[in-house]
Amino acid sequence: MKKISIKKGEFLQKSGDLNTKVYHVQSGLLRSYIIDEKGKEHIFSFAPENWVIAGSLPPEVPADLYIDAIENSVVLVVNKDIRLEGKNAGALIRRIAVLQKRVIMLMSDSALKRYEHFIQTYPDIVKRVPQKMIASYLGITPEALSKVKNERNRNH
Amino acid sequence: MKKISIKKGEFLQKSGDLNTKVYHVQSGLLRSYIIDEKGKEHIFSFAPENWVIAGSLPPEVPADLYIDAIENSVVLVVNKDIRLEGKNAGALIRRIAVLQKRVIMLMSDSALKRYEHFIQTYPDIVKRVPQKMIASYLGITPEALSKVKNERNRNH
DNA sequence: AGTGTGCATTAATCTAGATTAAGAAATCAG
DNA sequence: CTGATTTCTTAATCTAGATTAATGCACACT
Repeated sequence: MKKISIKKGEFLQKSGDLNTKVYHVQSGLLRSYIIDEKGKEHIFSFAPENWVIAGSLPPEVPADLYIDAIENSVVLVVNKDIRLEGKNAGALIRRIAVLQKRVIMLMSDSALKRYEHFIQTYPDIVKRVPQKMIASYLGITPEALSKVKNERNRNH
Repeated sequence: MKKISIKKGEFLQKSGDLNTKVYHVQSGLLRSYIIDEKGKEHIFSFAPENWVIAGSLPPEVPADLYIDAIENSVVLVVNKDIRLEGKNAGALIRRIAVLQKRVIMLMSDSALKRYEHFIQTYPDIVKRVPQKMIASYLGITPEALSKVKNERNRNH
């Protein structure tokens, strides 16, 4: 398994790439995101230490995500087939649970509730990432996030 | 593996249930959904023939979804652990891909685009399900869906 | 046949969050 | 250290979609 060092701002994968890999983050912080037709970024996931981040599973399909480094990072390139084995299936199921909750939140919760959920689920990421990326992950603009935070402080 | 017949409107599972199962639909049509604190339904997934539908994976966690029948249906109760084996891992990965696309669509696409995507991805479901359920799946109100369809017809 | 009850549509109004713009604060490059 | 480029915030305006409400339909039922 190859170990890769990647500097802040560098890409691990771009949308359209074939033969994508799965990466296990050893240190640092990565993100995956799409760029829509208006050129706007939408962050799909953050991956700090000990998380896994992947382009498109299955790997024979072109990636629809960009992956780049928010901090200087070291990642392990995981052999793709490991995903399918024993304890890794557990990780897949956890991933599905997280995605399911995210879909439900996007359908039914306000920006404020999504933000509350985010900061209490990923408190460390909140501190390490610029606001505009949090907004992007929540599916709102940075301006809207500013408003939300204000409102939140008012009702301390 | 038990086979169960379930009539239109009956429940297979309710939010809060423990020890949830995975169901393989043999005939008919099911849906899974949440009810938010305002009492509003949000459909998480439809499951026609040959699809699988599940409450919370993992099964030891209380279900957060309701599952009921939109048509009279017959389902197979799947032994939970089958999920983790061989070819079923492929199904998990496909499920993740679908969820990923859904998250991205909810974050970046308009109601119109989500509707277009839905009717061309699930053309048979469109015909079998009331409009309000399609709206609920798309994350909009039935009124908004009516508008969208109108607009769509105008630009035939 | 009549009479509910739920579904779909239209229209009027309202609102969360988008967009645009501009200034202040932070970060970066040389 | 310093100017330049990003980031964050505030404020004004705009808009997609929510809410509310009314109407017409298609069914079930007794």
